[in-house]
Amino acid sequence: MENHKNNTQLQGTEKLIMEAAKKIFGRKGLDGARMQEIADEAGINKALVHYYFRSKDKLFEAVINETFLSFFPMVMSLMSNPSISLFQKIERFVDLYISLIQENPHIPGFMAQELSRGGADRVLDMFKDSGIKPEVFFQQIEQEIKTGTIVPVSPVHLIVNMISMCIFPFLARPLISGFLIRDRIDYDEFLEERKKELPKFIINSIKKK
Amino acid sequence: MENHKNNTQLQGTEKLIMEAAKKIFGRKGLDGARMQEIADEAGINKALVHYYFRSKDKLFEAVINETFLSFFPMVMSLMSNPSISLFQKIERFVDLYISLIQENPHIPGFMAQELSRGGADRVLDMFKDSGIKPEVFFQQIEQEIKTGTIVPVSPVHLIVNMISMCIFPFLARPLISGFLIRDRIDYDEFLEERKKELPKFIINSIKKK
DNA sequence: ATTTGTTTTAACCAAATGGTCAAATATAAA
DNA sequence: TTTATATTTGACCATTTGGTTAAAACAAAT
Repeated sequence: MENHKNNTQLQGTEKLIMEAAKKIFGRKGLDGARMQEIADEAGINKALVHYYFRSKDKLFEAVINETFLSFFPMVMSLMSNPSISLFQKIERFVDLYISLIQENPHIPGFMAQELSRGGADRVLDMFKDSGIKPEVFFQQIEQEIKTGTIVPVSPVHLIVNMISMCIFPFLARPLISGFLIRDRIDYDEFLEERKKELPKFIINSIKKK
Repeated sequence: MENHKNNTQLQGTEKLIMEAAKKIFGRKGLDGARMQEIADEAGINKALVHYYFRSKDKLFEAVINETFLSFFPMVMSLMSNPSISLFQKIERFVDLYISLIQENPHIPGFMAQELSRGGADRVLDMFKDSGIKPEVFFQQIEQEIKTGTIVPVSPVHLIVNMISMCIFPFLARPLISGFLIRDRIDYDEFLEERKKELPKFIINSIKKK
């Protein structure tokens, strides 16, 4: 029997299954995905998937854990680091977020599937367990407002704005591509542009001049 | 036999099925939804669903059509109306978008499900068929940049930003609620706040001072 | 080489599910 | 009241699918 608790360093067959599952679940969701399809993608027998992960639900849960654990810690440790200035934080946040998703293309689809079901409780739990405190970021904003560096903004709306503008373009990728044809630029180019445009857009909005 | 092409004014049983389907599909997606569940939600026999809509896929497609047809025309006729000023347009866009989704809560989940599959082609087709031209909005932006009213911004990024910040909060609703607890405000309050905050945030960012 | 335990596979199963159909019921026309 | 037509239903079917299992293949230790 293997150690099924150590999700961070999977090897061999187990790793194959995880990667295949990320791809298929991200593309088709929990219900749309077929165990057979995941097995095929991993190049192994279907029974092996059950051998390692017991059930479809367990596998899905494992994928959720790996996905969000590869995600939140980095982003959130940045946000709750009090020694980084607000503007720097915004710049790094956008870059980190977009880069992270570029490297893990399954995340947006996966996130959407997971959120549009009831599954956000699980994500919220992971938040709490991670010991991360968005308060640091919120307080930093309130501080800058008092100092007069930025105009008054609701911290919650600001963070929601930032996350929205980072994630949603990945979800709406095919739609946006339709728009982009006009400008004859491809999607990756669009994302690189975005890494520069977005921080400017955000900072421009809150910076007092 | 009824007229199955007139999707805009359904009545009786057919309407019941449509409303039930919107709810269930929006909540669980095409694959997650069960025909039986839709029938139950509508309070009718399962065979009736097939009687009116033939197959699950056809029903899903019908829901897509109704959903997006209730959506794009209004938003897009606003955006491509050249007699409304850019700033007014932004204000009305945000208000219209959020209100529309508030009244049709199934839209975000439904949209996410549809986008995270391949189904964006269909949406793009509806775009083209609707005879709507986002060019008007784009040109308006470029015009205001020349005039010097706003700072130089990429029109595509701007519209993507606007749509992102309107839609994503609905998708991430359960997550955001987690944040909001801190401020002791509920979600509807948050949305009303947002209708005021968002236009300010956007205009603030592009307005030249 | 034999034993012991682990990994992998093919064949199989029970349950769920989309879809069909013939019969029943309501509706309207003659 | 008939007759014809549209609507609704319960029973049924074929297929798909998650999951099981017994046996084969493999690896490691004695």
